[in-house]
Amino acid sequence: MARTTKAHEERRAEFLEAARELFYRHGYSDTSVAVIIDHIGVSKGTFYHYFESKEDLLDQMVEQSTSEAATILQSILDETDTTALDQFNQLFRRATHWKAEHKDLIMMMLHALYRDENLLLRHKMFKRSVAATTPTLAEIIRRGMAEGTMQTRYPAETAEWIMELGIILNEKVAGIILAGEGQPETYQQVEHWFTVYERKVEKMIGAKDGSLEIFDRSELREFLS
Amino acid sequence: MARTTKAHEERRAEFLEAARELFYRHGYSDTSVAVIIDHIGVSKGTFYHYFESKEDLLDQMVEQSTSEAATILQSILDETDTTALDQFNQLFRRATHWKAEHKDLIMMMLHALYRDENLLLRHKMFKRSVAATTPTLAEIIRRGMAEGTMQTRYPAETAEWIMELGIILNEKVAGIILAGEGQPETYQQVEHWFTVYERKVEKMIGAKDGSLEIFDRSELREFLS
DNA sequence: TAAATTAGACCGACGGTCGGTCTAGACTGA
DNA sequence: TCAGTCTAGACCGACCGTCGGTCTAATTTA
Repeated sequence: MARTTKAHEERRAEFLEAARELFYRHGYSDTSVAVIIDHIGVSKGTFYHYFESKEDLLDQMVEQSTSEAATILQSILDETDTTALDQFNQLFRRATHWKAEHKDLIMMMLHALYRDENLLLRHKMFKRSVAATTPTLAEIIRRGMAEGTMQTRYPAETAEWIMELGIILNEKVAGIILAGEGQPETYQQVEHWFTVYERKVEKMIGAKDGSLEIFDRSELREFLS
Repeated sequence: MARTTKAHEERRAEFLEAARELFYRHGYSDTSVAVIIDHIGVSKGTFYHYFESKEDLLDQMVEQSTSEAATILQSILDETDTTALDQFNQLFRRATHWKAEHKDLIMMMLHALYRDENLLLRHKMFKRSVAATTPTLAEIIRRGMAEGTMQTRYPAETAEWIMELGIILNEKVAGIILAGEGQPETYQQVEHWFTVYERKVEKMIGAKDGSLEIFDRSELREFLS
């Protein structure tokens, strides 16, 4: 095999990119180390020179992905200067907006990730993103309390629960979409669960009924068409 | 190997029992098919005569375990004839009580299950037990609404989320216990999260503040000593 | 030339397959 | 009634391909 030598970081990035591509497309356990090294034309030895194990690669990939997302999220908050309630809405709407913009990627991930073989990948991604997002969300809730629009004794814990519930919502919605792809009633079901989530979150942060509108219905409808 | 033949159900039960024993003790992925068949003194061929795959065995074991638990839970409700609020409390307290009674088993499972290698086992158990418990819980909530002590627009969905949050609480608590085994502050942390859960659930089912007392503190304290 | 990097043969463990054996009990006919 | 026959299906274990991971030697770099 022709030898190509690259700077350490460059090669590492190559592995990370390949991992993202292949894990997202075919799943973690269905992507063997052999496939990964073939994909970038490199040997086993090289792989284990850069990573301790296959799971180590997964961990680093997850770390990269989530920290990128967290940075984007934070920057959204930095540039918007409104009420806490508004920021709360923004946070979720932007996430949905991003998903709508990357529909193809999202649909691909949906098919690949929501199978038992990819539990580990999903679990790691979700745990990391909850951990990355919670402090930001908690801060917003505290501001909301100061502004008098929110009310809870446990802002930090509430933030965490909200994110965890959001992940469960995601799994729920993924299940619905995968089960009845293209069917007309899919939108109704999805919208229903989103609504329930909205109302529950309101209760959890002690906000007024109807003060949250986390999801853009029209965007959702378009996504599911 | 000496050949011993048994009736189908008997042999199947043997496999299921071995699976429970070994999966709980050493975890799913750390228990090879070879270990299972050695444990009951039978050949590979026999295993695959009874089960399609290793995962099939897991599924059947989970099914058995959770359906047993669901039956017990239902019988608790049948024999108690009180208010919905009371039954709601009972449901959780009995579960905690059972855990306290089987402390050794629980601690063993805690160590074995709450590692990434056992995600699949945990995931399957939890999904099944949420599915099995949700209808019962939803019924209680509806009764509570009729009695005027609870208030929500989505009883079924609320029931489901309460269970899901309960599982997340479990994971949280498991993490705390495993991290600081025997340390004095462990109880404080655990009790804190239980309390937060209680208050959140109250909000979710629209019950009066303080009307729920899902966990027996003294039992909890004893468990953690 | 020492250190970093890479190639790829090699390893043991794993889940799973397959051709065939063995046995309990149902069925036969005298 | 009972020895002989037959059959379903319980059971065996050698074998297979794949996998994650290791190791040594070769090559490149500084």
